Amino acid sequence: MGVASTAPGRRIGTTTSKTRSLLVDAAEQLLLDEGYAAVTSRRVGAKAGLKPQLVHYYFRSMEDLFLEVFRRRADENLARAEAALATDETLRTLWRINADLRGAAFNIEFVALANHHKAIRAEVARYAERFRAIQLEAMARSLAGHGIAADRLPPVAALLLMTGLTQVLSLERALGVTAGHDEALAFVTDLIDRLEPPVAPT
Amino acid sequence: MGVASTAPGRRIGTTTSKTRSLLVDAAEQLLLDEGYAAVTSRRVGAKAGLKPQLVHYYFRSMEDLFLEVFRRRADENLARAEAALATDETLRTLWRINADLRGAAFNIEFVALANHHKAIRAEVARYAERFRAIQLEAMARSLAGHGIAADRLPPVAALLLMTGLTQVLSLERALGVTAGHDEALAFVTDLIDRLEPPVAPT
DNA sequence: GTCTATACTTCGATAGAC
DNA sequence: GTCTATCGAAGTATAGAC
Repeated sequence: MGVASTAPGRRIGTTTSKTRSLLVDAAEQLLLDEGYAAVTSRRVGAKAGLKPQLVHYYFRSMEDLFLEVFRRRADENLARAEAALATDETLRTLWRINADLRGAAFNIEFVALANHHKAIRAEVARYAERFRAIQLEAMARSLAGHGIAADRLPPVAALLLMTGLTQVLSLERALGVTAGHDEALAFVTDLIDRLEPPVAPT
Repeated sequence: MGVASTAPGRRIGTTTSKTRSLLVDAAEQLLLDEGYAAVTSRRVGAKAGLKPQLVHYYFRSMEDLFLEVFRRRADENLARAEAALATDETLRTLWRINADLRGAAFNIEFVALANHHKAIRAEVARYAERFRAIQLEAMARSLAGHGIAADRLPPVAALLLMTGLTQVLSLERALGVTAGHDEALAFVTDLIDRLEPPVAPT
């Protein structure tokens, strides 16, 4: 899509450049360590060991850089989820996908960013929808397989509960608040173990 | 940043000043409308119709301003939750407290901020713990009243599921993603209606 | 007690040098 | 195709005028 740039006067570096990747790496690192406000052209340049102006050579704007950082990670997450569910479409796998979700902090930053930037909001929304769709199919089939009718527990409700729980847990963990987490985790894993008995008994 | 400094040489305005409240109002508005990055002394001053330097007269740092904005809203939320549960300690009230939670966007911003600022993280954590504690007691009593044993559904697990769900829903709503929301909401309200039949039948 | 004039830093972005 | 010199705007914060 579109680097097409109906755009006017400025020259932009190739997307295959090694330097460009370094900048995206540095931006991602900064975002995770210090939040999106720390992702400035100067600091990204410094972290990458490069001149800050290079950020503006490879990206038309800071927003473009954010989008690149987001897409890279998002594509990774989607691919990982798809791969996991392709071989094993179970509740346990779904739970693992949600619980292991790398960088919940990452998501928080982008949701916060999405409030401000229209283009980022659109991208995050698109990702959220795709991620949901991938999981929803698996959830529906899993529940049906366990004889749980959709009118008793709608698959999308189960999925939203699962997603919500894992997000709250990781969000609180980042704050240093973990009271009750073990109990909540045990509740879910017990539930899954009952529906899908583990192969190796403890 | 870390201007820690129990500080020396600068004069700070009184906390009862009308001007001060105007600045906090403006900051809160900006935070909700455009995200925390938009909360700068210049923009806060402009929104309040005042000189930007006044922000630094009434607050030792921008972090102090953020803390003030957060506390004001947090205290309001805690008081509202306490009041609601004092008169009516039911699942339905708990659900309402979570679902109605004003400004989920607000929470997002502060959680994102908490990643960066230690003082803010501490304050947000303290708030999260108090909010949880207030609800947990009510949840435990409600479940017990409905004959649901704590070893079958630990109250804290129920609460985390509830909180997680409402947070994910409002977060997604902010993104413009609402697929499945109605089903999830219906699932929970039906569940509550079954345990606590509504007084006025539809 | 309240506010302003001012200092200095860092920001995103571009035009032009290699 | 790649990078740098440089600009004007915006950031936080302080010292000092009312």
